[in-house]
Amino acid sequence: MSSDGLRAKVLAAAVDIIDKEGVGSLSMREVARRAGVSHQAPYHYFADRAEILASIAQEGFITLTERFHETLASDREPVQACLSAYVHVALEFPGHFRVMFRPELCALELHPGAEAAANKAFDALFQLVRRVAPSDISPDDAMVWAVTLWSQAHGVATLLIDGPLRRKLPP
Amino acid sequence: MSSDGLRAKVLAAAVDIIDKEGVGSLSMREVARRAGVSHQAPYHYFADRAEILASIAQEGFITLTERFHETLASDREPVQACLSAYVHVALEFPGHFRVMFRPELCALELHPGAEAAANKAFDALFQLVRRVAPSDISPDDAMVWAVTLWSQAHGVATLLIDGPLRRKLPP
DNA sequence: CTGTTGGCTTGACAATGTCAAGTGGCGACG
DNA sequence: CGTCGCCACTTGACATTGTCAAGCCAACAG
Repeated sequence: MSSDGLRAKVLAAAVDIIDKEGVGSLSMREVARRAGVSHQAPYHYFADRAEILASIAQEGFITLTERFHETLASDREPVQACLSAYVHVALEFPGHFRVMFRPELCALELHPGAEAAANKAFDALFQLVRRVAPSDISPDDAMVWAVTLWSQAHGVATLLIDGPLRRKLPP
Repeated sequence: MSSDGLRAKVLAAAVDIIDKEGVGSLSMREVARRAGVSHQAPYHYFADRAEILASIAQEGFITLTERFHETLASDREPVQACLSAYVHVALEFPGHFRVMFRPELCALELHPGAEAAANKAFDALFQLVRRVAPSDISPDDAMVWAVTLWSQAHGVATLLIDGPLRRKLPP
């Protein structure tokens, strides 16, 4: 079982820790313990804690991008669908979500893969905005719309995960 | 000498470490070593690293507030004088300055003293703006001015401390 | 069969945070 | 005057963590 490589097991263990104990309790050794390997094994795939976190963030951004693209492909009202997609990702993968937007933890600019994934997610959202907006909108204005949309989604998602809305079902 | 309490000595040691080795090398034990006391002594004054950092930030905001008030009391052109005050504080106390605006390090909201000091600093700047602006300006607009001013000062100061302007004298 | 290489293990070490107990000076109080 | 308690600080021990160095072993090439 889990004939998958060790890399995936390490990532899964890390997400598990973040979910249950919080990101503060994430150490290389703990992650190795949960993955059932020696304390040095994770270093074959990740230089340090930050690289694990960056990879988790990258996974998260990739999923988010997929959901955005599904939204684009569907015939739902795009803005509503996008907000919903964002919130669903946050609720399904809280461990990922908590890491994705904390630069001090995963330093996106130092991990090109993660940064690229983040950019793709934003591109998808931008595309979505261009589709729903009047066709003569300027790129700058579209950007503003996209950022606004993202902020709204982020606010709701954050409140749902950690804030006082936790106890209610997603709308 | 330094008949001052241990608390001050610990803070001084911490600032020294931040100046010379960077904030990453700041540990309770190292700070104790430099202060010439046992490894547990600092815990009588600070619960942890974050509390030391918060106190340093607080000191920084207090000095900044003082400088703003001096500026208010002087007859220099207020905006220029304020920018200059900000930059001077950053250059005189880089160790403090590097900590003041990094919430992930000192978590202002968890340290009421530091947060209050930060608010006072902003109030001083706000007062200064109200004086220099047309007297019929709305509070909201004054706020925008103050934030803009702060941002400008911050940008310059940051570039001077860490960026490519380091090698030039303050104007 | 032999050599090498990659993926993982093992062992040791210094540093750190943390718990628990100890020390010594000093003012309050009988 | 004594002694009692408290405060600021020390001392010692321990588990954890990151890190360096070496070792193991299956797979594979020659």
